[in-house]
Amino acid sequence: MQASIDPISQLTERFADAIARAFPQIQGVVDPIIKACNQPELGDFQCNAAMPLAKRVGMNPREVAKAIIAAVDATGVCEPLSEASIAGPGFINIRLREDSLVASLLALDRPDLGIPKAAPPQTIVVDLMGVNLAKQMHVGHLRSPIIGDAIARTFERLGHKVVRQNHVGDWGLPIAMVVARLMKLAEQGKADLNSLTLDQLDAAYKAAQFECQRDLAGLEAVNKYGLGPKALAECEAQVSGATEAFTQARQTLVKLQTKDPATYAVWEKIRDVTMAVCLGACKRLHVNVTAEHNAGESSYADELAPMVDDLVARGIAEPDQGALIVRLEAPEFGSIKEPCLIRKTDGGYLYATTDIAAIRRRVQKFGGERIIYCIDARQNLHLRQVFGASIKAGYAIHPRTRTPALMEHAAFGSVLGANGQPLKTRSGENIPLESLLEETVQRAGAAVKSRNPEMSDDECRTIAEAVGMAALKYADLCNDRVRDYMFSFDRMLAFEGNTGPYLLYALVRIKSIFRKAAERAVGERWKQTPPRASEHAEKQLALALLRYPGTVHGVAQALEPHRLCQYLFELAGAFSSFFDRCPVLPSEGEVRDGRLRLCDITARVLEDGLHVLGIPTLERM
RNA sequence: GCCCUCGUAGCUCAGUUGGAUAGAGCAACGGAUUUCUAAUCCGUCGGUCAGAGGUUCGAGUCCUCUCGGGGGCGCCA
Repeated sequence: MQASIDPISQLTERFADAIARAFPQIQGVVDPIIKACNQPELGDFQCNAAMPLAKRVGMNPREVAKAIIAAVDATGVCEPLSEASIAGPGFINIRLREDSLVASLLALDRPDLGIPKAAPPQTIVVDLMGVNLAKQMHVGHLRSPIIGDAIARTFERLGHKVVRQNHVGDWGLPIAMVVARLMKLAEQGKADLNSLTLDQLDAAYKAAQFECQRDLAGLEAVNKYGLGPKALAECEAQVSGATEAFTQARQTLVKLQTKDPATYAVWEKIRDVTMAVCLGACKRLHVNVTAEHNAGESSYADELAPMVDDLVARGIAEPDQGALIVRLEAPEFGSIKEPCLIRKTDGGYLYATTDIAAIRRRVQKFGGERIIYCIDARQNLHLRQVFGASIKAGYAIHPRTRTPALMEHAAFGSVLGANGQPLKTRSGENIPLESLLEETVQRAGAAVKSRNPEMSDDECRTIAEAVGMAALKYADLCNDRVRDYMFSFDRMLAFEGNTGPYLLYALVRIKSIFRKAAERAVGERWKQTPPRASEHAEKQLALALLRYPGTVHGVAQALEPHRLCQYLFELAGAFSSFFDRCPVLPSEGEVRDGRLRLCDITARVLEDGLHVLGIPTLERM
């Protein structure tokens, strides 16, 4: 029944049968290689199987194509094939029958839009955010949740069980340094722990980093080059001060680990302030990440020591120069030369240790069959090490399937400014997320207002918010995620072109048709009328609609949301051409109703697709 | 030094896993609106797919090398 929706699978079935009949000597099923025709004048689809087949059977490819055509049962699917259908070295051009196209559209026109629930559903864990406590959010935090949430939504749409994970950097010495500093400031009356803002925390974080930074290199230089007693004294004072702050931070870390009430309370405040900002940003971005997805490093802290003991006991980890490492040279662990370091000489654990514990939890406890890391491309080596170590440790072996979970790094590049350098303010600072979102919405508001001068401020604000977020997210999602992408307000909010607003606009125009239809009392007979696919623009729109299920599956397989963006842009383009060429409401009878039906399916696919991407939609703009 | 990644039109990017004459958007130019939102549509212009070999009926796509950009490489996270 699924085959009846998608012309490609329908044709694949018919042509595979034909090949089997025409060439019984060939073992197994031959893929007929059915593709959409890149030139609509030639046909709707093409079969490219004749060329590779010719080699296997030792025949001229055009003769092979002839034999396929003779054997294919085209009944009810495509127009009759003849020698004229064969082109070039052996391409077979296929033109769909109109009634078959309409039948496919009717099959697509269900609540699930041709995407039934996966059976059986998989459990898929998506790591889609990793903010750090006491650090202001900036542009660099944008891509992971936007892309990760789109991937997570894709799997949910396909009926899989998705577990989102926000791997918060909320533990370790850096955090202890902030806690120590804040406690000291509070003691001196220079900070009120009950009214902390993230800006204050960010400042404290930077100050603490600076304070604990021992200038040992400077001291060495002073001694080596004999720069004099004054320089020596300054350097020694700096180092001794830093050492004191450092020591204090270490003591604070110990207190944190033992959950000393006063220390832990300060840590909780820092966590609450940071998370409130983080989750607020997610909400505004229409990213489905809430407190329940929080899986901070602190939540693994107690698991690390026993886990490492286990690894040592089983010989997975081995000592090396005082530290503890896991070797990964074997092909089954990734053929990685650099070993994975899991315990420092001083006994401390590293982020790889926590990440291995995370995989163990995600596979063993959550039952994850597929673990997806939507993280910066720079973390590639680290993740490959962690994946390899988890496999070696057995932690990645799924308890039910007894095979390793599929662990993937959905890497993404940096956000660049117009100069091709990572996006920064003029003074070289990271751009705060808040101001980025504000400017986007403000610019969107100006665009909305200029088009609709009489619109109320209230409605304008609501629309600007949605248009802004759509523009921002679409701009990020529409490019191949692994590449760096160039950020530009002007381009993402452009009045024309491949943008979020363009897609929203296409949808709004369809909504408007139905509003007008209601005003003109058109009635609902169109719901029982088959969609039209006669005129060129109608047919192209119909063909575009039928590609939807395959596109969503492709996104899930490759973890590439930009395929859905590309598709939706083409769908919106097909609709815009249709809108231009085929008047809906001014038409009458079956034509009007068939076009209304086509509009309805288009609106639902557009809306569904945008929802899968996590982009908000509008009724008017 | 080793590893990862990218290189396609003036600019920003696609290219459905090897198929026909490589496509969009922007920019430039020319058209289209008494009709459902012109944030639109139609057309023109624009290419040594970084370069060189190789694999084969066929390469932007696969393999090798070179050049160039970005990133990473055990005691930070």
